[in-house]
Amino acid sequence: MDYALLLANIGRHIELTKAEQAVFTALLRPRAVRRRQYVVQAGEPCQYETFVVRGCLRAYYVDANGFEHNLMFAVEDWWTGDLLSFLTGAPASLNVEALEDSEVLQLDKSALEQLYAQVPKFERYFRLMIQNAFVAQQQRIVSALSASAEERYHAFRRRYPALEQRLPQRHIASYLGITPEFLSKLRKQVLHDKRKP
Amino acid sequence: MDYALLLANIGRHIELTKAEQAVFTALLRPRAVRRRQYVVQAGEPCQYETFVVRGCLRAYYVDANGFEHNLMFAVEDWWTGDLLSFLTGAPASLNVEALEDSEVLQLDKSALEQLYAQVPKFERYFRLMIQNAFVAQQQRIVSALSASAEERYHAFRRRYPALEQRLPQRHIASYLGITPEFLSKLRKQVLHDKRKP
DNA sequence: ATCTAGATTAAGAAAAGGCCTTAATCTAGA
DNA sequence: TCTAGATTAAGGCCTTTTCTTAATCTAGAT
Repeated sequence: MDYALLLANIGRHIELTKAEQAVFTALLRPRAVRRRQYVVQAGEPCQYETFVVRGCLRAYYVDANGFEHNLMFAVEDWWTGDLLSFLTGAPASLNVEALEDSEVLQLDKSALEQLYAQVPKFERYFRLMIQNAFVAQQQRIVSALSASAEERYHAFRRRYPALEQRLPQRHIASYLGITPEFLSKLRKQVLHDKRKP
Repeated sequence: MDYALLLANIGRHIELTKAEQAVFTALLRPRAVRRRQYVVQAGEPCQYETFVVRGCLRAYYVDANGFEHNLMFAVEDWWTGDLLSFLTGAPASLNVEALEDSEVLQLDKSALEQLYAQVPKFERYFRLMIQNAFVAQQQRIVSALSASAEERYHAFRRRYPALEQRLPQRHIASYLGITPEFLSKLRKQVLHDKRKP
């Protein structure tokens, strides 16, 4: 399994010696996840934070009427999971499902505790992750309340470059909070606007 | 200043002795806030977590086009502030403004550190607060993306009972992500539906 | 008490977005 | 290879929401 991607990601936030890197990678659990397989299931505690080395997953919420709503995607170089459930041990409210055959690195809670004890610098790294998640949520609320579907569509393309080609568009529509049909219309009209501006 | 409301709130989550209550209340800073006054300003670090004893405040975000979007209200028995800025010291992205003359209790960061040192039980209390904020955000995303304006309006009334009478309706509309005019229509039609169901 | 600017209601036209259906492709499994 | 089930594109029609304008209605300032 290849740890380079994750180590590079971490290197953007904290500096690690070779020895510290070794401590960290020894605690990770590599795992191959097949398409349609779940790494988090609503109702069960989320035991791992999951880093995507290859592939793509989605985190979604099932509302009271049984409809699914994609909250976030995770492609290469992203973490995913149900953060709240992981931190508290409470049952997860999200499902996280692989959309493609994927390779991930998982870190469970006791491994994380050990990591904090041996390399306290990681406290900073994971604190930044949590804060980023919090801010991203706040921005998404504002966007959902105030931006049009077309604006949200462009924001999605900025946030997840190249993901549009990889996903069935119903998943994108679910993320945007619109119907697949309307997304199809949006795309056509965006293409049209670009041809004759 | 009356600490009973806050102590009762805390009592619902952790048990405190009289002595611990005294340590806590000694660290709080009572403050009278006039209508239109700000307790958090975007751009400045948020120095305090603010508990509302009497009155009402709103936390809002100003988008790139200069439009305001109310993210949450705080009435009696609620905490408010820009949590992320408070925790990190980064400039606040939210404004928190009093909508009525209010009485609040503020806790600054060094007071919170002292509190944790002297009464570690408070770690649990504030952790629960942060988790609740996180979950509330997640639910609000789903609601904003999938629920109709009328459903969001009913959710608002459940979340903030009696607040509807106290606020100018443009603030409620901003919270719901709709125009004041449309909120007016919604209200009329809800009344109508109740008369002849 | 009077003015005036902002806040609220109202009503109709316009736009955004949803829902349903059809048809053409595109999988994935038998 | 075949077939059933997904997926996408497209069009028409309907509901929801916004926009605009105008009429009332405050509440603070003079």
